[in-house]
Amino acid sequence: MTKKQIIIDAAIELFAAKGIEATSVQQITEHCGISKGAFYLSFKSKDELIIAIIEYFMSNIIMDVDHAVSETANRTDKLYVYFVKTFTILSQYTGFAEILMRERSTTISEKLIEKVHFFVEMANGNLTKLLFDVFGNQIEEKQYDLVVVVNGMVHSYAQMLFESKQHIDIQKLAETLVEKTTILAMNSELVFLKKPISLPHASESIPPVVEIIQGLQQACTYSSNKLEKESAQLLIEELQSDTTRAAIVLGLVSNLEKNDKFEWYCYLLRKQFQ
Amino acid sequence: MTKKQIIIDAAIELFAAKGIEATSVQQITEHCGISKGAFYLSFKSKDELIIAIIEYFMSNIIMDVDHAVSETANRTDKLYVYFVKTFTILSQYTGFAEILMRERSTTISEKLIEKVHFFVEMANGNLTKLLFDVFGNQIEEKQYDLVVVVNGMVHSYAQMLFESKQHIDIQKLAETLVEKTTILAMNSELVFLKKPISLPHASESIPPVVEIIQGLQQACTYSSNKLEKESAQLLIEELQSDTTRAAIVLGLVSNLEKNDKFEWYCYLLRKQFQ
DNA sequence: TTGACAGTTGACCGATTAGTCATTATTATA
DNA sequence: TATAATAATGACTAATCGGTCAACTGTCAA
Repeated sequence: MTKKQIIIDAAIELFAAKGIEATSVQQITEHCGISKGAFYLSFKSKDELIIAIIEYFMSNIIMDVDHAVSETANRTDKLYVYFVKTFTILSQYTGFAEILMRERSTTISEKLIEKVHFFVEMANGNLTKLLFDVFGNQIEEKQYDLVVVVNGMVHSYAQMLFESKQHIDIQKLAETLVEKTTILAMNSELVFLKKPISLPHASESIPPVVEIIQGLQQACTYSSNKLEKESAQLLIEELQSDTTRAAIVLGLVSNLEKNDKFEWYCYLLRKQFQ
Repeated sequence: MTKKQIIIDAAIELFAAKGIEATSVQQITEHCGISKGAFYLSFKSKDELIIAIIEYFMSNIIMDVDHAVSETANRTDKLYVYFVKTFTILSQYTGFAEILMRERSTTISEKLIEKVHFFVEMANGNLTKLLFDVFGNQIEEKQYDLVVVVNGMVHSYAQMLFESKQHIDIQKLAETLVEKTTILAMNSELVFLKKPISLPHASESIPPVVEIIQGLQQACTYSSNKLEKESAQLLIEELQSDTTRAAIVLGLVSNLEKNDKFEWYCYLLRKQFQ
């Protein structure tokens, strides 16, 4: 386990227990038995740590849920899997989930807000696709409202789940949410949202290839595998080229996606080029 | 306007803009043109200010919505009025609403968490009553799930409303929410929650008459009206008596409820004795 | 054994925090 | 007008914050 990971784990525990603002770097370092100086060897600032945590979890959650849904062949089961997986991950990462629930971009930097908005839009996009898969084009007009309502239900039950620490039956919860979603998708006719909710600054932070390249470069420094290093280098060159060839990108991606460090960027590239 | 009120107004603005933790007492006092010392003449601590703000708003919101719903004669209109009023107040008090949305009891004291839970349970109780009024006993089994889902939808749309600062058509939003709620109330059959969600510590903080008495006493110091002072004194005595007579309580309440300072306690007493 | 070096440390810095209190300004009373 | 009472001030304290950096430690090759 890298030092970064040790710090992240300690920070999540403390952030969840006391809030982000109220947790000091000092407390984090004490909690994982390193010195203050050592912290700043791994992270340039406290903000950078926070961003790293958000990125780490949001990307994992989005990928896990999406993979689970994609692997489900039966259309009608997809929605059920979506809810089960979502709540499973949320209860697995209780600490971080609590942070997410209550600290949706309080004080922290502008950069973080953009990051969160990007992930939220990505998650909403996946949910929209899922709803179309399950219910077909009949939900065309109500798609934006449906997304908001589904998010609302998930949020509401999740918050309940965390505030009263009781153990819950995720399968059963998922069943009832599938029923509610289906009822709404089939029967509701009034439309409030006629277009997607435009979050401020979100459009500018759409996955600029630049960011993916930077991410790949950084991930490269962690890898010792020669094939991976070469693939990553070629991938970066291909992306920078004016005539990026999808086949080559996807081929190189399949060389890299087994490594955790590259996983998120591979996921983004597959979304874009497949 | 009392000095307390001036401070509260300034604090709300700053809390909403920068978050509670990140707003200093200094900034609050500068924002309303008083000295730091003067602040501590009105509030014993920053925590006390925060609690006062929460109490001020939560009680106002609960009372406003409840009154509006009660005044609506037609049953089928009640739900519509509930949503319209809720979003109207939330957009009216945007600042505080934003605080509520994102800072559900982060760092702040244990006492505050209990306070919030009490208000949440009160609001949930009112919503439950409303749903029974509108849909009758057919929702008996699904009442707890319905409350959670309705709260989720409100939360979700409200957050959207605040993050993208666009102006919204509250009437139309209310209509679609009425439709969705009705569809769910009529058609859903699966039940997840078989009993109310028990929030930790919430049961102990049920409106102990003691707290009402304390509140009345404090409110008394602000009133100069003689009838009010006498009524309040008699009310306190009646509440402390072993054989509290409902008729007397309600009579005295009607002497007091026009005064803002007493309003909330009168509301609580009416709920209890009517 | 020496010396170069990466990794680690914790005392320290300037800024900021919540909260205090001797002092001053204002008002009411006589 | 003089005196008492109350309200308001802002310099001050002790603590804590994020962040820095000269000094220290342990590990190797020579």
